[in-house]
Amino acid sequence: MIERSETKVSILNAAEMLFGRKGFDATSLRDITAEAQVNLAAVNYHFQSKDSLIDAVIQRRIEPLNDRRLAMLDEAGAHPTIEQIVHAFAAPVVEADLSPIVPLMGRILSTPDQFVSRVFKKHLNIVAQRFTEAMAKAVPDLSPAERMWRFHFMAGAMAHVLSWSHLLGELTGGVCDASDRKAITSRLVKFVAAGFRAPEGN
Amino acid sequence: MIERSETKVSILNAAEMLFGRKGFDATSLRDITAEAQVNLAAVNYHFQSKDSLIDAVIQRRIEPLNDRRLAMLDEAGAHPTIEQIVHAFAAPVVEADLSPIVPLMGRILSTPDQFVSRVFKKHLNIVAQRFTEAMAKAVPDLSPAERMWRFHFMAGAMAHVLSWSHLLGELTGGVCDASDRKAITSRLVKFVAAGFRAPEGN
DNA sequence: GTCTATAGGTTGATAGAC
DNA sequence: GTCTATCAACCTATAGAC
Repeated sequence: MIERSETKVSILNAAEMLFGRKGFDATSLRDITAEAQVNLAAVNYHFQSKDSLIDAVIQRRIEPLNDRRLAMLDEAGAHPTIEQIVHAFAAPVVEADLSPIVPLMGRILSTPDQFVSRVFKKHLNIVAQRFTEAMAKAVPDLSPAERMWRFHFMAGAMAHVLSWSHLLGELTGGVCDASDRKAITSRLVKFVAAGFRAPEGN
Repeated sequence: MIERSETKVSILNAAEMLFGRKGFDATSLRDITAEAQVNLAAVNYHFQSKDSLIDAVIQRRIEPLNDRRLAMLDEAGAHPTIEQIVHAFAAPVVEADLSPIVPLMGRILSTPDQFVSRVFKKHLNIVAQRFTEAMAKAVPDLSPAERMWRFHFMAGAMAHVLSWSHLLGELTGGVCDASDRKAITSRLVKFVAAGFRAPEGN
């Protein structure tokens, strides 16, 4: 059933780390096999191609992640506040136990072109729909278009701190401490929720 | 026969378009010379390397952009509101006349690792400092760390809509119209300003 | 399943004719 | 300044020995 070889997992681990750190295009299969300490041909044996490997790397993480998001949204009840909604969306990523997935997810969110078809339409449609519905109840005064835009503002703010998390400390002279994940979620939730509560105006 | 600057400008134009659309790693010099309808060797003649070309592409756009940002910040007076500050930061990019720079800037902001040294420390330090100072006056109740985090939330929200602008229409079934740039700025400013005004709390 | 070896293609960069 | 031709290095992917 779940017969996963040691080699296969090593490749996935090395790949997600390097993809997150250097990007998908800039990471070669040789980089991955060197990091994983396996043979080059093992990649094409276990996965068929680099493209399929990318899919496998993403899929391994994004499914439990989205399950967790939906579970947290359910736990918030039938009428969650906007704070609870944003928290359910962000916390599973920002506070993820497995640190390599943080830069990986930031990378995916930041380079939509290659992944919008293979990732978003496949794994994120249900999530987006459920969260959009919840937001429609939590901030009913906003027009659907405005809610959609703000949803993307939220996703962007989150993606940015994911992508930059390992640089923010150095870049801000130690002012931003990216190690306390729960604190980041808390700051993000406050900021985004206030943004969602802003009157739409014209 | 053609003036000697025409080739160079053609290369820069083609490069910024392709870099923005496909990313820096995924764009080859052959892609660029084909698009610019110039010879392959012209790239290495006018610019020394692909790396230097990337620098030139970025530098050509980022300097007038940052000048415009600082000018708008000055125009807002000695004590600008947070709305004015956010507008001065975002409008010059989001409403840029030259459309190729929109995805280009989104790409730069989304892939910090390769550019944090060559771009941010070189061109963005002064901008970040001036805007941080203005924010300290506009929202003085926030701790410096909180202001810094919210600055990055703002940058992320902006970068995201820049990167996704050409996809948002299709992805949202036409709900999000990315063609009206001023409307995007307006939405972004309202959202971010409300986020900045949120009490810090603990 | 794991390896070596290599095919077959693309890349960035250069040399040298004109 | 512009071109053709080419290099060495790298890439993904595969074939075949063990």
